[in-house]
Amino acid sequence: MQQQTLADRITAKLETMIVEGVYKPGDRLPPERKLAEQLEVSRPSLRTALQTLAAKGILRSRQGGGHYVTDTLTRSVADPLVEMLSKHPETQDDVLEFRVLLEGTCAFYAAQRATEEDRKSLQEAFTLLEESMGTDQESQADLTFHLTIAEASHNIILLHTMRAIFSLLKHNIASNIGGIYNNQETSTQLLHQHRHIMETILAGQPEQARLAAEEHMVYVRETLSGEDRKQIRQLRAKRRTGLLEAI
Amino acid sequence: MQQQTLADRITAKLETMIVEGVYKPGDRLPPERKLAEQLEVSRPSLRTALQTLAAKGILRSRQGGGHYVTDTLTRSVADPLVEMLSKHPETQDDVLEFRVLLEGTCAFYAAQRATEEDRKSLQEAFTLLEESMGTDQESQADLTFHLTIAEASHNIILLHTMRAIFSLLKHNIASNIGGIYNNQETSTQLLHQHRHIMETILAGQPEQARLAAEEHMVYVRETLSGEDRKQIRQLRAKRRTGLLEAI
DNA sequence: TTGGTCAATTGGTAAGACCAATTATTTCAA
DNA sequence: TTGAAATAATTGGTCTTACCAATTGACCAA
Repeated sequence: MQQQTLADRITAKLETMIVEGVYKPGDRLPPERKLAEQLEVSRPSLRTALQTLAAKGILRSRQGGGHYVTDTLTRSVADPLVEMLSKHPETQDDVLEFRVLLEGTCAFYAAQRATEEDRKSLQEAFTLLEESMGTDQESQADLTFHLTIAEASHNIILLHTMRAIFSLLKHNIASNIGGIYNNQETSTQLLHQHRHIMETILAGQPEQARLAAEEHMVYVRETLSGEDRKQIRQLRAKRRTGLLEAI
Repeated sequence: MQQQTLADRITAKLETMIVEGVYKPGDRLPPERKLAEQLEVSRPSLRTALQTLAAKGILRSRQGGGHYVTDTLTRSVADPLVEMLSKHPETQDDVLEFRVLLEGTCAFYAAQRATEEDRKSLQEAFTLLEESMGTDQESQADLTFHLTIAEASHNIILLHTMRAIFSLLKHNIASNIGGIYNNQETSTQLLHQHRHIMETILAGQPEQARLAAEEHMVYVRETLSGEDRKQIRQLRAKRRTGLLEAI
């Protein structure tokens, strides 16, 4: 059995931090000299670990510019989904249905497990959401809010699945959430729902949080598909009138 | 366009030599000091290249023992998330926890939506499970049973996610399910639970099906692990605060 | 011939210095 | 006041030198 080197141990530690969401896709790692100091290792040993992660595509490194976490791990889950949804656009409602389940569970565990740090992050994310109302940042702030809840659930698989789903949304493969913010009444309603989810999580009420998140997602799902139903109804009414005239 | 570093160039050169057969699978590379001399580079720069190739699995390195060419070039590349998760066994409970959620929901929708064809497939899968008791096919029949339920849910995202989870299981991420079949009492209990899940689905009782599937997964989870999961979660929450521990 | 010990070899770690590229800050001109 | 250019600071990349840790090979005794 091969002995584990220091560099292997550093690599494992950095991987853990990335998998657990301490560093997210797009995040920049601390400078090498600082990180080596924090981990109490020499810079060359740290560099070995960083180079290993770069070779695997998990980090991207630029001379003088820093080391960045890539979205390689998220893509490994998301890419097959993207491909499948591209071929089968009729499954978009399956995504929303899945999200009802996923968001409810994230909120449940977040209410149980959120640390002080998580609660702070959640409040900040909500504040950002409030401040983004009416701007083109609103949908992004929405995603951030939901991802913050997933992080607070402290279940890695949930977190990565959520990231993969949001990757779909960013590709506009699944119904674009951004569209529903064009209506001010809807936007305000969504904000109330987000607040309610946050409050139930902060109050440590898992079942309430689950319910709040599920109701929110059901509302989103219905809002996104609601316009279609209206049109169909109007078409039907017109056809009925036409029949009466013919008689 | 990022400038190519010296280490990148050395990596490319070594890869070329391997691809062209200068060094074949099983061959040992010259010692680092000698190879650095031949390539007219410093040893640390060469080491960067060697570590990159080791990270890709093209080389295998042993302290004091040399660098050896593997036969990786002839193999397919593993999913990066699966590979990383398999190195971090502390994530296995997250997978099991996620499975409680997933299996419960699959069973719920299967009970609502199963076609005559689905019901037939489910019964066949259960029969196969019964017939596999005591054989080495038992765990495979278990997976097949659960995938059949996912198919009957008629949500393609759920199905795809279930397949991804079983891909993790195949890598022994979540403590090989096969292991729990070694105990006859457990095996019999699992069969009763599987039967109960099937019956609730066939009877079209979504909430009962959800409960049955969740209880089954909770049983599996508890059988596979003890009280370790509490500790691990607390450790993880601590890490999230950004505090870095020494390696 | 086999097993143990020691020396040599080779990969791993570290400190320190310097180079190359990027980022941030300051200065200057319009 | 604003924008562009120049300069300084920061940060990743390369190198030399030294030393540690693990493996391999040579040698000797039983």
